[in-house]
Formats: sequence, C-alpha cells, structure tokens
Amino acid sequence: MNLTIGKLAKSCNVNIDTVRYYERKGLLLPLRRTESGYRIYSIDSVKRLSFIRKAQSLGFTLEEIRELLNLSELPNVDCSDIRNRAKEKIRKIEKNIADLIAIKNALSELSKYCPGKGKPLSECSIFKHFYEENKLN
Amino acid sequence: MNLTIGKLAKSCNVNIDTVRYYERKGLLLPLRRTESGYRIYSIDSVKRLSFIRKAQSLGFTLEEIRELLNLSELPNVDCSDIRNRAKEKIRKIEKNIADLIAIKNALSELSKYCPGKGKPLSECSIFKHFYEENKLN
DNA sequence: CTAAACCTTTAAGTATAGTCCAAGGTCAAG
DNA sequence: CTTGACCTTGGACTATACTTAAAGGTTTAG
Repeated sequence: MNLTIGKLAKSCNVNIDTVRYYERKGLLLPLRRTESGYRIYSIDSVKRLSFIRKAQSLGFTLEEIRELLNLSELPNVDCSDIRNRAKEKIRKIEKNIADLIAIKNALSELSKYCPGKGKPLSECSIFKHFYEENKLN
Repeated sequence: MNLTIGKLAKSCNVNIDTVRYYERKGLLLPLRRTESGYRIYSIDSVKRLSFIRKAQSLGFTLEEIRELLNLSELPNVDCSDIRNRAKEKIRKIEKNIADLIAIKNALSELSKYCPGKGKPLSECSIFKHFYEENKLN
C-alpha cells in the first residue's frame, strides 16, 4: 500500500507543499523514489504525518515534534521519556497562560478606570498608562 | 529638547534598529532631519516610543498599536473608543487563554494514562493518541 | 495519442518583530 | 586634524510554519 505525495497529503488533509516542507525539515522522509523521481510513501508515513498534525494541535512545535519522533526511534526509550516531554510542554503552556492572564488583568484594571463615553483621551486611564514616564532610565 | 536616534533609543531602552523599524512601519516618525540627514526627535517621540513599548507589553501587536495611535489623532475620539479597543483585545486574549487551557487539559489527560517508567512506547497513551487513525477522511 | 492530472525543482513570498552588517558620511573632543 | 563615537542606507538574516510561483517532466484515463 504505497502512496504518492498527493495521496498522502490528501489522506491527512494536509497541503502537498506542507509535506515537502516537513521533508526539508527532516520530519517525514519518503520510503523511496520512483525512477522518475516521484516520492513514494508507505502507510507508516500516513501514521507519521498524522502524528505530526495531532502533536501540533496539542501545541507542540515542529522542533519539539522532531524530538519526540527522534526519541521514539532510540533504543531503551520508555513511556516515562515521552511523559516527561509532555509534562515539560504542559509547564510551558502553563507559563504561557499565566503570562496572558497577567496581561489580561492589567488591561482589565486599566479599562476599569477609563471614564468612557464623552471623555477626552487626556482622561483615559489606558492612554495615561501608555504615556507614563519610563522608570527604566 | 531634541534628540538624535541613539538618544531616543537609549531613553526607552530600545535597540536603535528597532526605532528605524518602527519608522518603516509608520509608527514613529522623526520630527525632522538635519541637513546631513540625521533624524531629530522631540520629547513627544519619547512618549510615543514609550507608548508603543507599554502597549506591546500588554499584548498589543504593532498593527493594533498603530490603530490606537491613529485613533488618538482623530478628532471627536473619546475614551470609549479606546476602551472598546481594550475590551476587544481582552476578548482576544481570553480566547487565546481558553485555547491554551483546552490544549493543556488534553495533554494532561493523555499523560495521566501513560504507564510511565519501564513501559514500552507501544503502551504510551500519548503516542497512541498521536498515531490514531485520522477521522477526517 | 492526447489531455488532464499529477509530479519535480528552486526560489521567493507571507506574517511578526525585529537584529545585524557593511560601507561610508558626520560630529565633537583633544 | 585626527580619532572615536555617532549617524546614514540598503540589504540580508533570525524564528516559525507554511504557501505560491514558474517551468517543466510523468502518468493515467479516454
């Protein structure tokens, strides 16, 4: 059950150029080439491509995905290795969330004191904050 | 109180090339040029640059910041206009947070069922999920 | 056998937000 | 007057994840 690049791409609803891009990035190599140069993929390629997409949808970058895939090809790799990567990623996401919450709160706070309709910008708490003197100097 | 680009950059702890970049993007124009072509900035430029940086630290993109600055130069603009932008931004950030939380939860859930140390990858719930058949086809 | 569908390559473009470099001009201090 | 600090420009490079284009070769269906 071998596929050309177009079939592989379609099987995972991925742009054909994205598949070539993944190849350039070393994430997904074809099984072999035909005499005329066409890329030939196996059913394992479908699984690997689907892996990449699923991991991406869970926030992993291509670089992180490559690490996961490399890891999975090493001998003596067990579940804890993968779980550690997942935990690490969870921590990164949590940090990201915390940062966004801090930003959101700061912005909400500023909005709260903005007098609103009819008042000039010179009284806007948001603008005032943005125009504050920089304390870094 | 006029400044050259280096002084302006230093006053806000910004890379000098970043100031030129903001100029290219239409965010921060010099007051004028000297005969020899040096950019001259006023104290208002310092405020404007500080505005840009503060707004950035609150998650606004340069594009959004440009809109805020353009808005502030329009006649008949009042606090509610700015507050609406802030609210809109807060909504975007909340959406962003919600997405990250969903991802984090999915990842946590997957990790929970990973048997961990000593178990082969073939039993890893995370890998299994990544390798699942794609339902999109 | 031809036309459509599919494949190949290299290269450049998209978006975001800068950073860095080279070659050369200008300005202030000593 | 020279040296060093500062400024100019255009263009290339960074990271991330693709997408698009151009020009041409291959395969398949009718």
